[in-house]
Amino acid sequence: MAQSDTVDRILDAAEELFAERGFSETSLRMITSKAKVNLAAVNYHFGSKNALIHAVFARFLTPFSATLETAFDELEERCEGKPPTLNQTLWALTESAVRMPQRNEKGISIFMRLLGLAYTQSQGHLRKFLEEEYSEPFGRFMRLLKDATPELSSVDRYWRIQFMLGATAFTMSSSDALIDILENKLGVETTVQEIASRLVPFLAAGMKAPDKMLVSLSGSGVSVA
Amino acid sequence: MAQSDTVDRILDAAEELFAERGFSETSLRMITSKAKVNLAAVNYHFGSKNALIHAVFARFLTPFSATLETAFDELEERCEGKPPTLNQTLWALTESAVRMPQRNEKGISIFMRLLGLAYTQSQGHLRKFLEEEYSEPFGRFMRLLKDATPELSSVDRYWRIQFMLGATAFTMSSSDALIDILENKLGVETTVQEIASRLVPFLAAGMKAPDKMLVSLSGSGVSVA
DNA sequence: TGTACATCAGTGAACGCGCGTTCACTGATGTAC
DNA sequence: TGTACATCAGTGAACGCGCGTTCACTGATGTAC
Repeated sequence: MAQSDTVDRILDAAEELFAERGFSETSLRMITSKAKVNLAAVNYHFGSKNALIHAVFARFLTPFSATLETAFDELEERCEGKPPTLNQTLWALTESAVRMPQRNEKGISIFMRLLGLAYTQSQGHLRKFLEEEYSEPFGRFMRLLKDATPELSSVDRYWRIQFMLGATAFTMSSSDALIDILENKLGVETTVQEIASRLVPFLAAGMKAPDKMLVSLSGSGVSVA
Repeated sequence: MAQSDTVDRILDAAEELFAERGFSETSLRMITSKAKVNLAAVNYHFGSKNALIHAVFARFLTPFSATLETAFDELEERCEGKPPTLNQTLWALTESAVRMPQRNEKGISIFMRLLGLAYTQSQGHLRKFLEEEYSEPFGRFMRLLKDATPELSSVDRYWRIQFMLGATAFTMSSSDALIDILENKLGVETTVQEIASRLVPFLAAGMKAPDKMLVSLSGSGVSVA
């Protein structure tokens, strides 16, 4: 085999296994045997298991954040100074994700699963790594969201962004399973792109929802302000 | 110490540690040393670590599902044959959760964290256990949702329910961290009840959103049907 | 052109560690006769 | 009332296992003189 495809073989195997089983449930022995590579090769090339996790993320997040910056540039240019709408902003993100060049047909859903897991499994080191490396596109997305929802208070916006992240990360992190269930139950086939096209209007409607309710917990009734 | 508070001490310690760190990141040694109990006591009383996880969930889910059934009964009675609205259904669930008698002041957020983790960490055995034990209140909730959103197709409803679950489970599973961040960033204090009062309108608006978009991925523009 | 050395990818085997689980045992309490 | 036995909560120590990591080593390739 050529000079050093070992590194890529490790990354490919790790990516797939992490997406399938999560980080701490995937051992180096599983990865190296799937990659047909010596156990010690991971520590030789990456230094540690955590560094391998970072490398897996970097391999797709770095090109993705470049794509995203371009998409945001184009969007802002098209808007000629006016702030892009919420829908436009969410679509720019979604399209960038869906259009990323894929290594294989499973590419998108692996990508989504990993993003979901990054938020969903605690993994302090990973969260820190992602914040340090990719704070710029993330911050820009947040700024766009803010400009697109000037009617919201900071606190409302904060919580609603968390709700959006949650719906997205959770759905994407189990998209494969959810697609299978839907096919068994209703006999409907679905693509990740289609999930995205359903998710965006849901999120946009949630962000634009009327104010939080004043709720009385004292009676059994519900009072809405 | 009295006849057998060992069992409760183990459950208390396990509940708190699971909520803090997740299931596979919490070892029996952590649990038994926090509970000040012999290591072998867990296997003596519960049989295995997985059975302990089930017991932790059963201890709060069993009374919760009873509370929930009552809340749904009352709601349906109040509606006199008409199907309860989406808002009423979501509030019945939320109020039941928030009102559950708590062992201590951390009770609600531990409860929420655990519910979030149950959905969020794969843990096949746990999902199976929950489905077997609590399919009835869950199924009833799903039926109420269906009756409250007759305008949605089955497929739309399926996905939107997943989005709701995601937003809820994700937010609740890291509610403590999110509350801390908000306090540091904006100096605002928040309770779990308040998060719920913001979440419900977000979810309701998302469920009632206009149809999914027809999106063109071929151009850079976005077309809405 | 030939030799000595350095660099580097990769390897096989072992290391120490923490894990869930098991087992033989203790000591207190309850029960039968 | 006294004795023998059964039951049960709890214990201390060890078990085997899989984990991430380390280490001494090999063999191929590049570089200096």
